[in-house]
Amino acid sequence: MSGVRKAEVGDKMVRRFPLYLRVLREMSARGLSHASGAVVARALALDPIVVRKDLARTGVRGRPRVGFPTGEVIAAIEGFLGWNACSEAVLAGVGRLGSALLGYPGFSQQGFKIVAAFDVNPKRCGKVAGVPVYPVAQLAETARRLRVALGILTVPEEQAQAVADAMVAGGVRGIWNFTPVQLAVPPEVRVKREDLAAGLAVLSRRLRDGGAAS
Amino acid sequence: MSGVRKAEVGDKMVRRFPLYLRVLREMSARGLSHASGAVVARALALDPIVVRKDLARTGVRGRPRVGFPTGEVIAAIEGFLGWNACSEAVLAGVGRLGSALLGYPGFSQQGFKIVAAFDVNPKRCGKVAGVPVYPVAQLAETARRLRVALGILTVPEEQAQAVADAMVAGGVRGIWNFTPVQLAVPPEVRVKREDLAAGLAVLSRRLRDGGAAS
DNA sequence: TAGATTGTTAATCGATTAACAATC
DNA sequence: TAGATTGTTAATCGATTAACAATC
Repeated sequence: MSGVRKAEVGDKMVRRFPLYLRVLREMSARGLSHASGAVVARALALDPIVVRKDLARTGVRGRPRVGFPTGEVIAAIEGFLGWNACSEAVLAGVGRLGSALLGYPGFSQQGFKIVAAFDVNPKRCGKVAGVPVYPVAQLAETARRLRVALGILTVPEEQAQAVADAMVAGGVRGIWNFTPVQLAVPPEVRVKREDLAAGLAVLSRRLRDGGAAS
Repeated sequence: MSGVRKAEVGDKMVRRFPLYLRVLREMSARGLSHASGAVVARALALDPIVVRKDLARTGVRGRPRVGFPTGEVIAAIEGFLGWNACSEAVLAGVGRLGSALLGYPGFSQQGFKIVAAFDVNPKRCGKVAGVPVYPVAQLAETARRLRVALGILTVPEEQAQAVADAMVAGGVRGIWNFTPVQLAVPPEVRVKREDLAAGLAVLSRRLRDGGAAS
């Protein structure tokens, strides 16, 4: 429960946290109260030393021969990421990718609930995957009213900046950007670009000239 | 045209290549024959030093006061990634995410063409976004016949390993894995996991405790 | 020429890997 | 006890950042 010390944790490690969360939750559901770094590492095909260090950095104390208490580590990681309490999110752009994300049930395990979606096309308004879809013109006002923390941006790239502006006007504190556009936002708004082309590039290179799998 | 020297290029840099490609193609389309590192860096909100070094690592020679020849850098990066020649890909799992990827027009600029898709559900068979959809039982044979290089895995996690096995049996050399499952495949098959939870974790952390945007 | 930009070498930083004593 | 596993410190590695001469 101790809590992760902040400044010391790099993005690389943060990206591994959801992996640990997944494995530890599953082990916990199977009734295992403790997990050793080696076991978690094997489940994820990671280096055991990395896992042990990451789990230690969590602030939770492990016991030799026994491992780390699953429940405590889960709580520590969830607390660090803010995935223990649920925040509200909106999604803009109910195209194929947007619909896919709307239908993704995993967000609830990741601290977010999409409470409203928006689209320019009035034909798409109504409900998708149980989430109400409104005209994009109502985004800013609705986001503000619902005190939304996160905006998910899945619009075509031509609309990206304008819709991001609306999200900012709506008081959103972070934008998960699935477009390839470099958004201009005030410095206090966090933007994370999700770049599928980058992943494909890494795989393409490995297909071309060999190298280690992953 | 020289070509990127292989061993020296890390994944971090490879992930930036598609960004450069995007900007340089756009500049090239606007008729600009040369691009300086500084200009590219500004367009992508990257450090100019990083960009200059990356472009240099491309093997293409830049000229002071002028910059790098756009066409040559584009060709060098495309060649390095294998995005100059088009390879065939199959997709398995025509759910929301799978449909989204099927409808994504950008793959052609990234060296891949999805030639067939597969699903367990016969109701989904037919055509989606112009791509024929077959029963998943036909995956291995079809992939082999079409000499497919890449498999895109967007099935529910329970089916992930079985479908990956079919892809391997079909002679696929790489799998772009959108499930959270750690796949077991022969060592010569490359797997790249696309981990949306990781990106969300990074953003969540920044929402919680501030830090630099990105 | 003057000044912007590259190419290259060195310094810094952070993450990974290794080694080993401490401990249950 | 014996042996697996953690915690910690040091070594290695790679990427980023800085500095500056070379060049168009």
